[in-house]
Amino acid sequence: MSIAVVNKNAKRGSTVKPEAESTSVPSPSSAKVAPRDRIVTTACELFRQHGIRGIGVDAIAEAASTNKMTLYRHFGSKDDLVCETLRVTSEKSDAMWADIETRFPDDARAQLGAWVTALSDCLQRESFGCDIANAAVELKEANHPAHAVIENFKILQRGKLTGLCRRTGTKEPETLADTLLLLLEGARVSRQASGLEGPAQCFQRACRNTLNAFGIGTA
Amino acid sequence: MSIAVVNKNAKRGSTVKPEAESTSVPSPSSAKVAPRDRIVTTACELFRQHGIRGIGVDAIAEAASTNKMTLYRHFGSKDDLVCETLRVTSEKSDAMWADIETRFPDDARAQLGAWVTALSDCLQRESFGCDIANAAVELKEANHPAHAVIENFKILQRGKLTGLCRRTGTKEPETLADTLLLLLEGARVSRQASGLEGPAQCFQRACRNTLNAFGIGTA
DNA sequence: CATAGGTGTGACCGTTCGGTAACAAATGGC
DNA sequence: GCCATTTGTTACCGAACGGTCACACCTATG
Repeated sequence: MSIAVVNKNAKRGSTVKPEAESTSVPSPSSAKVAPRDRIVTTACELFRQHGIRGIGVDAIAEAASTNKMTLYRHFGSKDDLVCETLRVTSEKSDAMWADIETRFPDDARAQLGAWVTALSDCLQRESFGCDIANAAVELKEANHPAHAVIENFKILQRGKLTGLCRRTGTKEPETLADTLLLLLEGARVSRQASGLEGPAQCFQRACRNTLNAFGIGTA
Repeated sequence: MSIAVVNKNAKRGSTVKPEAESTSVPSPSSAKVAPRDRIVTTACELFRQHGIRGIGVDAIAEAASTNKMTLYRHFGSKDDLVCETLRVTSEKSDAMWADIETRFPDDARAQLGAWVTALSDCLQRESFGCDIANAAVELKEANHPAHAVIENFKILQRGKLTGLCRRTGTKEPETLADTLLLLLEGARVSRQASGLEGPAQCFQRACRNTLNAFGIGTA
């Protein structure tokens, strides 16, 4: 398939510098971070960049300045590692929710506005879509262990957003929440297929319009 | 990766029946369809079901009741075959546009309503998202030949929808078109991650609401 | 009937992949 | 210093993959 293969197996040139020779991805800054954490962080990054099927465990281990054996001692299989990265990603989403909550306590409208802003900013910065939705697209095998993680995250995300919409006092909070979710997922996948100049560029405006239509003027 | 491997190499039992032994996917009904067409049709189906990276050329050839050599005589590489399937898929989209045009000639509002209905129906039936957007998610390698096909399709689709919106006489037709595209892409990816009961279920309602907000009452 | 072009067959190549075995080196708590 | 746990290293396995070769077949056309 194509030329681009990321998995450079056995790059061990020379027996001199055993130092981790600056493997592109600088995620865990090689400081005193446990190998397990380095692996998870690096895997998150590489799965995003190359897709889950597009990167091998060898390459992940090497980029994490460790080796395959250590990886397999922490995660019984690549699938396990995939699940763990999805869990970590979903925890990051939890952190964003918590941050919004603390910034605008007891102000559902402001929180909803902040949610749109935060996701819009995220869309500008990162060229890759929702890792979890991407995983769902990529992993078609039914009974893949990741599906449980994906489903769980999506249900929680939907519940949180629906609750937030309900707290704004709008009628049909479920419809509002689902509409916003469709816009978000659409923007993320569209950004991958068409870039920032594509339909994704109107994500924020579309959200504001939707909020207005539901009687929620942005703060 | 997991257990599920679709590529059953060498299933050639016995030297008796050289007949095409009913290979699950019934796409090209084994009638007098040229091998090339059978391959494309089957590849479309299998890429959708298993993902582009999730199915091998061996399995495609076998499911198309032919063999790998014939496949490679028509398509120089798997990447070529991928591009061809994306082209065929985009032609199917063209056919839908033409159908809508003939059903509601010179009635942009009705055409837009029919577009929403058609895509909504499509969403109910097919459990897989937009093949082209899925390909964009799956094929991260820059300079993959499929990216040209994807980009071309997305630009054309956006142009057509924007034109249609403009013909309805609404103000900000670009924003309306992009919003609808985000809802569509979002619904398709959400359907894969969360099923029909997820946010995708409100796709049609969200589109109607959006059309109303832009002053386009549905016919 | 002969010939040519598309097709089928099966073996094969080189590579990558996920995963394991065996053993050496470091690390840290007692 | 001792010992147990954690890492690193290297080689290896079996399978699947994309892709090719040589050769037999079959069918339509002249």
